[in-house]
Amino acid sequence: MATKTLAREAVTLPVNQILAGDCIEVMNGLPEASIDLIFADPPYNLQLRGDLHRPDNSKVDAVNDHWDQFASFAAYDRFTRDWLAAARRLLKPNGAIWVIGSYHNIFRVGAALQDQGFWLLNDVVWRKSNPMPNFKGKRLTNAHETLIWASKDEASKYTFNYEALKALNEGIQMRSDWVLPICTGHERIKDAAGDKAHPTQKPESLLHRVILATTNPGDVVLDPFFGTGTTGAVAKMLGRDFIGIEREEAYRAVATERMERVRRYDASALEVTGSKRAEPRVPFGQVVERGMLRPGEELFSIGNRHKAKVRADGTLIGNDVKGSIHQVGAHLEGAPSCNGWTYWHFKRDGKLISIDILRQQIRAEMDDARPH
Amino acid sequence: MATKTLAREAVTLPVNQILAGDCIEVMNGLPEASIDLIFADPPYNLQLRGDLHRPDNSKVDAVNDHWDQFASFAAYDRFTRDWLAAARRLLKPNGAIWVIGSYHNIFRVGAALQDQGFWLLNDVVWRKSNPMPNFKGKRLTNAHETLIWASKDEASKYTFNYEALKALNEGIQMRSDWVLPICTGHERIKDAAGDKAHPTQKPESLLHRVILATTNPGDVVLDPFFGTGTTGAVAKMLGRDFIGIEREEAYRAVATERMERVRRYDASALEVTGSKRAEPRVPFGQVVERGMLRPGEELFSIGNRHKAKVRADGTLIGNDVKGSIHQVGAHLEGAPSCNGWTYWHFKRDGKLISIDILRQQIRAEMDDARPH
DNA sequence: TGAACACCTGAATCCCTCC
DNA sequence: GGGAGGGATTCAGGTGTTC
Repeated sequence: MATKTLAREAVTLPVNQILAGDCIEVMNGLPEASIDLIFADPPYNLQLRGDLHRPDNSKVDAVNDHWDQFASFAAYDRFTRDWLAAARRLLKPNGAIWVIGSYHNIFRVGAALQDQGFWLLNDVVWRKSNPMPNFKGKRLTNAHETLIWASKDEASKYTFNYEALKALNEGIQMRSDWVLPICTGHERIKDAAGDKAHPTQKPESLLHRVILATTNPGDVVLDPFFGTGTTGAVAKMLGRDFIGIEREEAYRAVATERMERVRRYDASALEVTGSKRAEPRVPFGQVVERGMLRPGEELFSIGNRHKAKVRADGTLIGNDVKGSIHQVGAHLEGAPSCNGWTYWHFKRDGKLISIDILRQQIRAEMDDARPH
Repeated sequence: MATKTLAREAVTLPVNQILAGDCIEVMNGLPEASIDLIFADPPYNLQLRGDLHRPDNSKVDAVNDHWDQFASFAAYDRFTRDWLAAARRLLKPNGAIWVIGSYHNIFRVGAALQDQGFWLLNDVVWRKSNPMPNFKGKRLTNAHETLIWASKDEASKYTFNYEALKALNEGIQMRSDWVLPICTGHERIKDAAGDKAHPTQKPESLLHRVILATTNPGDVVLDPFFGTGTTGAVAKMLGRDFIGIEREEAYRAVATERMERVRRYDASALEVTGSKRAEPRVPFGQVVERGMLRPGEELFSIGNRHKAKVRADGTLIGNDVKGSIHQVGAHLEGAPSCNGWTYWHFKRDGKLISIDILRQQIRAEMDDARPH
């Protein structure tokens, strides 16, 4: 069986497997702080109290409907708290969780997440392009489901591939409402009798966006309510490791077969648009050190309304203000901050050229020097 | 002052007024089971930290008002439970409530609604066509807010004008996700200094849909967080009675002046389609909902030989014939069919302008709002 | 009189590394 | 852990001015 050895504790994590059993018990048996991302599609059928992990021990024949409701909500809340606590223990400090639900359960899940110290990052609306209509005409067509994205806590440096998602969306930053069709056709897994193998199979497109957005290749994605394994299938395609937990033998069988069928995409296909923040930092002083700009040379602001003089230590002096390219720019503009690299320009043959060109040259040389 | 005498108890309800004070205390002073619909836009408990600047260094005008500050989730939950209990007491047995919120608070509100015995009917997503972007590229654009629609209890025979909403949506069943622009431009009320009078004024189009869908003319609509009075303004336009409760003197002053300005629509415009309609394509109802054309406004045929009046649900009435823009046009022309979009014109500054212009505007917005 | 352009703003839990 | 500092980061739509 595949496993992953965790550095410090010399414990192993069973990856790319489907673990059998109750998700809370199984999660409690895994090493803490070992998971990068959890995707959870928990049950929300409040009527089936007995199916929940810890059924309410009070007798169900309550005085009236209200008490019955309270009892079932309380049981559902206990179940939610328990599996969320187990999930939170497994997350790395910078880990995150997604939970999907409908109005029947998502409000309770969201409140429980907040109560346990998770930090909500976004709620995302999956807008179904082909929902089931409301046949009786008594309500609005229930055309969406809600996903909550939360980091382990407020301080977590969660993963978000902003540029990749922006690229997915034709250059516009991705919004919190996602239009995706429900899972039908060939993607919908059927059992031997030709019936759908699982009542709520999620579309791969949804998991694709989730996993692409909030994990990196090689990360471990855990799904405690694995079902037919959409999370695992997409994780594998995208070069992530997965751990599935599923109680029902029938679903495990379907998922196991599905995992074997799935092919991982080419590594080159898994590369996504990166962020500039990840680029190596170049001190402006290097530009002077290398003689790309000389001490005493004048720089001009982006609108050519201000100028400053380069000093030997890589600082600027302009208008009696000394400091970094950023500080002097910010001061001259009266702005809280300024990116000096894009703000300042030098003159060559009468034309203004951004100093960022020089940074790019230095970065290119750094790349050449790095062993491949 | 306007009042409404309630049949059985011979108590009076102060309608079409803005009541001053804490909403819980004021609600507790009103007669129980007297309200048809409550629309509530409670504080969101945003928990904002430091300042936020746009990439152009301008500062975002944050919602940091004292009324949005709560010490903890527990404090917010207490507040929520208390105002919901007071609200529930006021509702008629078949009454209903709408609450709007964001991911900061809506999960707690939804859970509290369920805990108190309200019966959730739908969660509705207001997809903003022009949301504020995420400036730092750290999350998804927060492009929606969530509304919860709930009846007083499971047995309530709540009001839902299914056919009216379907007509508003040009023959297609209304879904749980609504694309509407945020409140800007002339609709956004400014104070004497030219600043926005309220940080979170809601668009009239949103209230138009809510009130049209879930009340009948003559119903009483209560808004316990009245603000600048969008709920009251739309209720009055649509021939409903309103009760506003607002603690802040400054907001009351703005709302009072606004209520006086608002005109009730023509009675004939308020009648709502009771019959099914043919299947058109683009919702003319949105033109009305967004205020591009007002209920009661007259449209003129292409040769200016016929005219018709716009109704609140996006249908027309002309020459005793009611129906879609296409149906009424066809009838007046004695033709088997008619493209209402090119047939009808509205008058601005004495000139006739095709309503197709308005459709083009909406299409552009919808295209832009659609994530890919 | 338009077209083009500049400017402003919206319920926002909005950076990250190094010292 | 707090503070300092480099430097990365935005979309739609309305209003008003210029050409």
